[in-house]
Amino acid sequence: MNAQILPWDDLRIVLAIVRQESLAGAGRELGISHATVFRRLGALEARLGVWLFERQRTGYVPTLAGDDLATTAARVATDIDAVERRLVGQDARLSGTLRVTTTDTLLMGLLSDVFAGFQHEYPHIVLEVEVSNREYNLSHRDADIAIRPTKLPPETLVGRQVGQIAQAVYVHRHHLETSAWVGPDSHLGYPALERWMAHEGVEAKCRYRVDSMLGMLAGVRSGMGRGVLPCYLADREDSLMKVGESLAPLETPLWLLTHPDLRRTARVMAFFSYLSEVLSTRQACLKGEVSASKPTSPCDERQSSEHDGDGAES
Amino acid sequence: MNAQILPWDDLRIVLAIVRQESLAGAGRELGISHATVFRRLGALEARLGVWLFERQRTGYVPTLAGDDLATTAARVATDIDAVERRLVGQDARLSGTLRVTTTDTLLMGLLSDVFAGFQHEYPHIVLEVEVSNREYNLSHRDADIAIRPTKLPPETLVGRQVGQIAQAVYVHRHHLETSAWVGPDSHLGYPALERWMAHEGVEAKCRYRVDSMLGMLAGVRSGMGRGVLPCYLADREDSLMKVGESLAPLETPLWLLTHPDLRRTARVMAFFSYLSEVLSTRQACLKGEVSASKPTSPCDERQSSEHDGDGAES
DNA sequence: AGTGAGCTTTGCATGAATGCACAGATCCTG
DNA sequence: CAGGATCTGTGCATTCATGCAAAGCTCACT
Repeated sequence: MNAQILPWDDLRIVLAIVRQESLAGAGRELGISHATVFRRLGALEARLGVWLFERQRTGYVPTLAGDDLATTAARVATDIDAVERRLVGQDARLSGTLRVTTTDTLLMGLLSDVFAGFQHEYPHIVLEVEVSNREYNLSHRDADIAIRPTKLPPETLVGRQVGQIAQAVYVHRHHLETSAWVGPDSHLGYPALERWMAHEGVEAKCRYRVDSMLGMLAGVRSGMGRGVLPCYLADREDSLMKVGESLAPLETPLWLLTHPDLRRTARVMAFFSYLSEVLSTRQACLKGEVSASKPTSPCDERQSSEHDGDGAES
Repeated sequence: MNAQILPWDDLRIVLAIVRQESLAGAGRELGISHATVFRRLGALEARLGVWLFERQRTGYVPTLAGDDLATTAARVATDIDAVERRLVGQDARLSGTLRVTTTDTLLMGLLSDVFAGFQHEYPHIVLEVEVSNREYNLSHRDADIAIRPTKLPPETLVGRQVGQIAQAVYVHRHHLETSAWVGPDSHLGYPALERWMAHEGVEAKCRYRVDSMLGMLAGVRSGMGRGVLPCYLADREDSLMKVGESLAPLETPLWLLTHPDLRRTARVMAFFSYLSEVLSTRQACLKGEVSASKPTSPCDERQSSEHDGDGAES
């Protein structure tokens, strides 16, 4: 283009460096080589004749000029993310990329074959699955759809509840008598489980702490003690036995969520329909009412409710 | 970058097509090949799965989606132009590009050798001169500095008055008796001259009309009649003779103007200083008080005044 | 009706941008 | 103190975006 001093894409480079505080981190965020970030920043600073970052031992620290540029870039990013969502929301094709975020346990215990089925049904849609337990608002289109257990879906998102996740205490079949427990560490970030274990008075018997639910499964499978696990995950394991009934206090709704601007995107709608249909046949599995290895009984009446972000049915 | 659906630079492409209504026009505005514009738009529409333009015989017409995107792009352009100006305003180097806009007559009759002198003084600064009589606000950095005759500099710009441009009636030496006139046509857009000619009662004697002041000069030089010309332009022509004194009603201040964000840019400051100094030695030339071919007398006391956009001396 | 100007679209060659691999430096952990 | 992880910076090969040139179409003017 015109001997352009400030290519608009360079603003994304600067913003990413400010956010990540390093060239390497910015490269990861943008999906480009850190070498490219290095060169693009250097070329930009040369054209502007202004330093945007101080190079310190601890990383790249923005100057006042760098902050000024990053502030504009952040505002621009918000505007462009919004128009991109509106445009993608008009995409009527059943092709292209669909980014889905979910938890590691849901993926391993429930969704992997559902996704495979979706892929088979819609071969021209590319599913990109990001396993993450991080906060999500879907505004930056880092994901298009979130599948999450939550009692309070974010007000900014819309979607459907597609089931209730039951949890129960499980123990290894060869260690039925153990009184030891596997529990969550502080990193897991599961206050409801912590409260339940305190209420049951089993905190003191906790001999093994983990920072993920997959770690919890692995611990119980290894006979390290008994532990609370989602039924859809644990019932698949022949080596584990459920102790007692599902724990009502820990039952959590499972939500399928997207950004309001994307709800009319053809591939988002297709995904929602497919997942709702398939998951309606998995209600027993989610509720822990039947072994996952056994054929599921016919599904109940429609189970899902919808969430419009404002509480009103749409 | 990340398999990016909407590269930020693509917004500039879309905005330019909306503004110019053609790929060729957009390419010219952006300084890139129309083929590139064609490919970039096509690739963007393919990624979005949405038509941004209808291809009509009369050109590219934006769809609602295209308008939506262009609206965001215009807002983004405003933000990025502003931050670019602030950053360029901090550039302390006496190098890089400096874009200057001025009129054809000023360039031909006064400024060409002044610019050459500046270039010699500051060899690392690249002057890009755009000859234009168009409206200018310098917000988009299509020019950094404007040199213009005007009684009312735009409120949004800052600068200095560097002289008074005198105008007078000139006639070819071999046609001193002619009563015919060369005058402005409606395209020239010079209402003050039209009013003056009407007031003098010479409209009816107008036998040749032109749409530029260079055309006016050419006409008088060809003996087509007498005409009003800037003294700095006409006094250089040995073949022309001034008839009477300068015309006070048509005297116009000459301004050197820039955008407030750029006033501290080193090369802008250098340009202002250089031009002010050189033009102060050309006051007689501007006022039509001495032949341009004769050595100029020592300049008067400081003549220029400054304009801060808000009327206050800074 | 013919011609010229301007626009859109496409194939091919070129050069610039990018990624890869590597070297060197720094910091943190065992 | 040593080793591993991470980051910055650079040289080289590769990839891809771009410009150029050309073909074809449309419109306006003579």
